[in-house]
Amino acid sequence: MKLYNTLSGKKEDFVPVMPGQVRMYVCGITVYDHCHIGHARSAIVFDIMRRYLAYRGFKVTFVKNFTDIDDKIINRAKQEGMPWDEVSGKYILEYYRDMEHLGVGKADMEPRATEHIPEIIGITEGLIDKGYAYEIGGDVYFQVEKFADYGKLSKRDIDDMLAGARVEVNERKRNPMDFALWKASKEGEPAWESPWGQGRPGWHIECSAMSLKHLGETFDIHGGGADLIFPHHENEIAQSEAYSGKPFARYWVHNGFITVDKEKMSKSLGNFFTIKDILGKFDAEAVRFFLLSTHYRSPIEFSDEQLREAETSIDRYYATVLRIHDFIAQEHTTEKSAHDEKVFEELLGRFIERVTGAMDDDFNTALAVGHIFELIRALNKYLDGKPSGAQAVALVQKAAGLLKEAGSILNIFNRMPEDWNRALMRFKCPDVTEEFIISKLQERQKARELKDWTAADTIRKELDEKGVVLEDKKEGTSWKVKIF
RNA sequence: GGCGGCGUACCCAAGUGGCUAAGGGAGAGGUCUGCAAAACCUUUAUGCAGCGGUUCGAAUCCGCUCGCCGCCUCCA
Repeated sequence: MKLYNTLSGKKEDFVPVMPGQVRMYVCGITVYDHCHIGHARSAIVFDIMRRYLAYRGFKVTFVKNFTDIDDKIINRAKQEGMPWDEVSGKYILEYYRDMEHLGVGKADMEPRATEHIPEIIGITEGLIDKGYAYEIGGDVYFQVEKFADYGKLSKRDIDDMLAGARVEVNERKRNPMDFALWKASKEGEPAWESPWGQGRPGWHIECSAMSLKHLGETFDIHGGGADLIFPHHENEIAQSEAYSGKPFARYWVHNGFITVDKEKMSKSLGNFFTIKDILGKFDAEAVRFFLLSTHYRSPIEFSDEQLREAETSIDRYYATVLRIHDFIAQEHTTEKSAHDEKVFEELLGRFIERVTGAMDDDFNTALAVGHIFELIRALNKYLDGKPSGAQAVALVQKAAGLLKEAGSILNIFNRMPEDWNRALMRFKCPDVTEEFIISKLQERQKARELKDWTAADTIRKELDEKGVVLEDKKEGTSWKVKIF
């Protein structure tokens, strides 16, 4: 497997520290507000990586944290007039709800910063002892100049950053780039007892403490959004490696941003869409498909139109699955092979290899999706050739199995076509009931038997206007939700 | 200003040295159909922002130019 490593700036062969085992840590969210689609991308991308590594036979230990104490949470608590831990608790619950709706699995461990205060204090003390950190007036800062490799992840050096001069002014720091490991708390703020008085952890130290505790000094993959590269992950490396004297994470993996009108989606620009809002308009599978149809490191432009295209693609997939079911259910009295059977069979033989090949190459989900649709077309073409008999059924069943396997890797295409159709109904034609459609269908069937085409077409048109499309086949008329 | 990335058809998007540049959407034409829909076929990039260079050979490597974006402050 190849994996792009931000640290080296290259795709590298993936070799875990312990053969057959992968330990990965992904920075989760700070729980002070609703999650937007950008958070969903990160969650979905790393969920897929984790699933795929497991599919590849690795024993995966996946840790994703919650930052449940920080300035933003404290500010939000003040604004809303509620205790800080009620804020964090509320948004943790909301996060779980969003992830469940999105179809993102839970991590093996989901630790919280406030559950690791003793570990955080321990590391901070260790860093002071080793001369990497200093205490001033109840604050403890990491001294960036003491760590020779500082900047190795984000590819910048301390002097350049100082020239940029957008760092906060803080008289107490020896160097403006120094960052807080521990912050003295003000009156009324959440606080824990420490050797430096009442205080709370800085932002970066929690991830060092939690990854060290749950995964050890050196582990395999550390992930998060690209905006965490600096300063968060840079600082994590500095404090972790200074503390343990060992390499921290081996592969640094970062997902790209979601943009709106070419601009990064962010809270400050106000151009964000919450997961909840989007799931009120689109099915979670469409959201997942949309996000996986672009490589995880590329920026991806968000729009309703893109989601609609995702729906159309998914619909094409399920329409083919339905066709498979119909074909298998048919009576196969004669043996007849379609003329392009060989080509089809050959494609089936290479299919999983091609999908895993794409995923092995830095999780190229977009290419894997492309392979799936190649198979879809080949399958439709094969069925157009009107094959029949046990051998044809076996071949189609094989194709169905392969599609299912590929879908399970990507965590898409994993339900029944009827369920997909029903899900679409909720969004596209919520006022139409299945009973209504079926009664209209029966009415139309009578008209068709009488060859009253005008009446039949009127009913078709009526249903079409309500968002339902009819398909007349030999076995009868079926219907599906129109995507618009 | 420093660092990094991107620019592939009408739109989205894969492809990072070598068969006819995946796949999806949209458009046009066709097969099928009572008519449709779905499906399939044909069609839309002799060219991958532009200009040079390296190479037997480049969308892919190097240089320059233009355009867009990100990070350098909290941010998935």
